[in-house]
Amino acid sequence: MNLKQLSEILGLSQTTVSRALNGYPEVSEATRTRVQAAATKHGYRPNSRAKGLATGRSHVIGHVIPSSSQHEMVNPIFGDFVAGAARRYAEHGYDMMFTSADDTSIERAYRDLFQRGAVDGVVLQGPKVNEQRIEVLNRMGAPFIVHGRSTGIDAPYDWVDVNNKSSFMRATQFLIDLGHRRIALINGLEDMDFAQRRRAGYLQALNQAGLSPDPELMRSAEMTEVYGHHEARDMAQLKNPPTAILVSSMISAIGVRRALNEAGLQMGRDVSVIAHDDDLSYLKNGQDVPIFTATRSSVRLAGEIAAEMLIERINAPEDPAKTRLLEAELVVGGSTGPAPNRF
Amino acid sequence: MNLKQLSEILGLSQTTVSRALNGYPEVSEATRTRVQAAATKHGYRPNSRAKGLATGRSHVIGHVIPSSSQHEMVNPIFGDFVAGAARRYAEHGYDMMFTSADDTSIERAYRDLFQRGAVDGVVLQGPKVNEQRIEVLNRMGAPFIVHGRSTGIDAPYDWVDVNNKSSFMRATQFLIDLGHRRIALINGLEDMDFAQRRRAGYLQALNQAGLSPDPELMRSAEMTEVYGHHEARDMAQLKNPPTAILVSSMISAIGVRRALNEAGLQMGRDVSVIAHDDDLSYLKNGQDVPIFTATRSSVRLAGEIAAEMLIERINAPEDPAKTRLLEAELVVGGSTGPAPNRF
DNA sequence: CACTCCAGCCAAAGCGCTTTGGATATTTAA
DNA sequence: TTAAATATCCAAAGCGCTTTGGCTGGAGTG
Repeated sequence: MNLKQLSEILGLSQTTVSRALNGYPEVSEATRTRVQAAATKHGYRPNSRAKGLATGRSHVIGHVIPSSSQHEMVNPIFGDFVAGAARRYAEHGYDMMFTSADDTSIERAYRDLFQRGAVDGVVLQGPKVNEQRIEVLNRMGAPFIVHGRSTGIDAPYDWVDVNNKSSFMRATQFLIDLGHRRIALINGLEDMDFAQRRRAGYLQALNQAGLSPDPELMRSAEMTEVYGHHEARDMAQLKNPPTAILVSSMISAIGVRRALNEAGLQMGRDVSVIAHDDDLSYLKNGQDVPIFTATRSSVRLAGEIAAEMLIERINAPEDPAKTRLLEAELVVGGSTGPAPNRF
Repeated sequence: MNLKQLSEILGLSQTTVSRALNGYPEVSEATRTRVQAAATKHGYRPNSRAKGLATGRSHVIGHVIPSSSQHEMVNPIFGDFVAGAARRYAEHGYDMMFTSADDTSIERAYRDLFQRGAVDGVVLQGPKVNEQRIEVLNRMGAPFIVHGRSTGIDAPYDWVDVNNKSSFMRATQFLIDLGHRRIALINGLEDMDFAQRRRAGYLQALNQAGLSPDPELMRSAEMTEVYGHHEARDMAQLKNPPTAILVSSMISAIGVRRALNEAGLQMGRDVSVIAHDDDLSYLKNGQDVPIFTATRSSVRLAGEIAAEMLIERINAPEDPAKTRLLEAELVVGGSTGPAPNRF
């Protein structure tokens, strides 16, 4: 069923039917209701491609997922972020498109999406320090929003981010207040912007407390469970092991817990652990009592906010850049306690 | 840059340029290379909406993600499945579209996608027993593939699935061989087809060994970490607790492990655990030595296969239904051991 | 009563592509 | 040498929608 057929059934022109359906005023209420009734009766849905061609807008938002051929990891927050965003998109009548691109061709993938007219805007996830994709998109004048930020990019752009620095600073201070002096940081990949900021917060808190950072206590890699386990086990074997560990993800923190268990160490008593909790739906931080002391910030909410902001940007391309900084909540759970007395 | 502009630059008709670019024979090699050179030089990308309108195909595959308003859970396998699929889509020149729909309107969402001409095919994830969406899509004559199967739907349809029954039967037998008699099953939601099949395999193995199932040892719900923890803790407090537990997901198995640790029980010695491992990229089952004894099957691979099969279906709508049954591998790790001697 | 105005409708153009049905040289065949 | 076949290109139609620029008849105005 297309417009032409529907209009013939109704004995009206395509113009009138189109206008009736899209809420234009130059059509009488009587015919409007008649048209709407017929449309729902026959299950008429305007063809999105034709509509897009005519209006010049696709009503689609693009996401590019990187896929390096070798041992590519899918970010565990992906699902929840997307679920949050998708919901808002749906509310505003937008569809969501994914494109897979290997590391070397991500920029091209973004460019293609716009040049092909496939999307009205894109979401940029996982920004690195000095993220080139931001500059590419800025130069193209394409609407986009960054989930995160990028140190080193000065030009204005829209972003939503968690206050990584302050939350890790606060977490570190919390540990210092508990008497910890040897505090480790198991962080994400070094070139990721969020990892840099978390490290900065951590270092600043140490510094303010007059503690000097120990390179041996700072690790960084992709945040898998195995990684958390590996690093924690390694650090437990140091001659001067940490009494507290900050972990950049719940997944890795689970690996840390596993390593501590294996070493016969009790979390919260022998070693304190604070994790960053993205509040993933399948990985809630305990039921009533939080398992981990954590810096918590819902990534699903971030997805919702990103979607809203991007749609605003699409509707008002000339507005000044907007930013949104979410504060993570410090949730105190069972994984932290006073520093063990060594004497 | 559009076709018209490009053809004017080249001094050719749109027809010829289009044909040159799409590899039609009725154009000389000389002009073809000339056209291609100009196209890459000017970064020409055909507008996908216009192309879609003209050809009647969108070159887009749809996925619908359910989003109930209250405490919706995103399936943790989502990301890896999608990454696998996206890769194949990209290879074949397809884009991937997501639509969010709440539980009550999922059928309508699928119907809309096709009626709007937004997609050429869809992937149906997480089928339940007697899955109505399959019938809807079959009636529409729309190309689709199911990740999983649906007991109770007799009409033929394309699917890829893990052999859930045999893998859980085998895992149960493995535990029985180790001397376990009280074996629990912490399963997914009861109306999910995969959960039914796993239970069937489990029951059959018990039956063959002359063991009668204990309803108290069979649990089912959404497979979160907290759920695994809750059920394991609960069962550990039974007067006749299980000596082995089958868990339908690694995430929940992690919760089980946490509960056992809290109860002072050692996994693999006091209680054996076998988990189903989807081989998620951020949650590998250990580095060299598997942490859990597990039934393993890569969900990313399933995504790749699903994508291939769907594209085949789109290209050959009249072919008979194809199915693909993946066998899960039983990986023996440290979480299982002989049944503890109670005497 | 003549005139303007406006509500309500329509025909047709246009979005950017593919594809049909020629047209025109250039070869090939007879 | 001439007719037929072939290679190469083009104009124009069409995909399904929106939107511009009318047209028409009845209400409002003086």
